[in-house]
Amino acid sequence: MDPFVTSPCKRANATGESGNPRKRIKLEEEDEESPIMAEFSNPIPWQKIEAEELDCDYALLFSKQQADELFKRLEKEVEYFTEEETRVLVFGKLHRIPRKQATYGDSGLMYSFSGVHLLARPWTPTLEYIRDAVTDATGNTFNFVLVNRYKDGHDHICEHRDDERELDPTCPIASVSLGAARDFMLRHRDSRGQQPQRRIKPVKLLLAHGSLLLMNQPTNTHWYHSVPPRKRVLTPRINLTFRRIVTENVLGPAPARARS
DNA sequence: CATGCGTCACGGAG
DNA sequence: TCTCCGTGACGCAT
Repeated sequence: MDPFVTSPCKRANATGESGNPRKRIKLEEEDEESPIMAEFSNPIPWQKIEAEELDCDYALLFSKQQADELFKRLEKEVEYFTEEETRVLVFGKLHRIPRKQATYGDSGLMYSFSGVHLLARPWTPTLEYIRDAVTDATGNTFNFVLVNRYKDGHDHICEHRDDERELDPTCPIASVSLGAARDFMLRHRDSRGQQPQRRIKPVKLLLAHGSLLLMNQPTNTHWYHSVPPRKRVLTPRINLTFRRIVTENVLGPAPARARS
């Protein structure tokens, strides 16, 4: 059933380079005899991306073969919202979003987009697998994922920040890319508009098949990001953004909300 | 209850 | 083909 016999962390890294020392696998309750330390023997080579108030980590999490298989499975498994469910109002006009979206997560979590609240579906096996791979690689746990599918280079997402109101500020947003490589643009909020208050160069990244991008604090507070149209891209990309939604509720598991 | 803030995608210009 | 800019009704926080 599970073709991934070794951890994705180990499989994606044949070089044996040392990784980011900040990224540590959390040792949870483990058998004394468990060979968990094997997981540390081949850490991911992280690439640090830094600018003013920007702090990201980028790495190839999955091998090409693994990423191909995961993409194929997600294409079968993921159930996207309908066009009607994700329609947004922009400057007085209703628009279809130029991509498809789905949300999965722990029971009861909600996704809000332009005022519409939609319940996250329960995790699928493939999404759980990828979620756990990201946890192994980063030491962070996640209770929610937003899936964006860009069918080709015409599909895109406009500049925005992820809504932080219900995100755990101690947990980075983890973005896994599968399928076509797409440019990812970051712009500082003070460098936007007609009369920018500051001159800060935009940061452009190419998000590869099987890659993982971590957006650490305070990046998302100060920087907008987008996946702009790329007319020459002819094949689909699936992006998974894993988050930790704060569910602190003394009275029990009432619905919490995720926003994007 | 009132007020203010931030948002989302398209289409046209250069 | 890419990038920048102008376009506002609405949800939500205070």
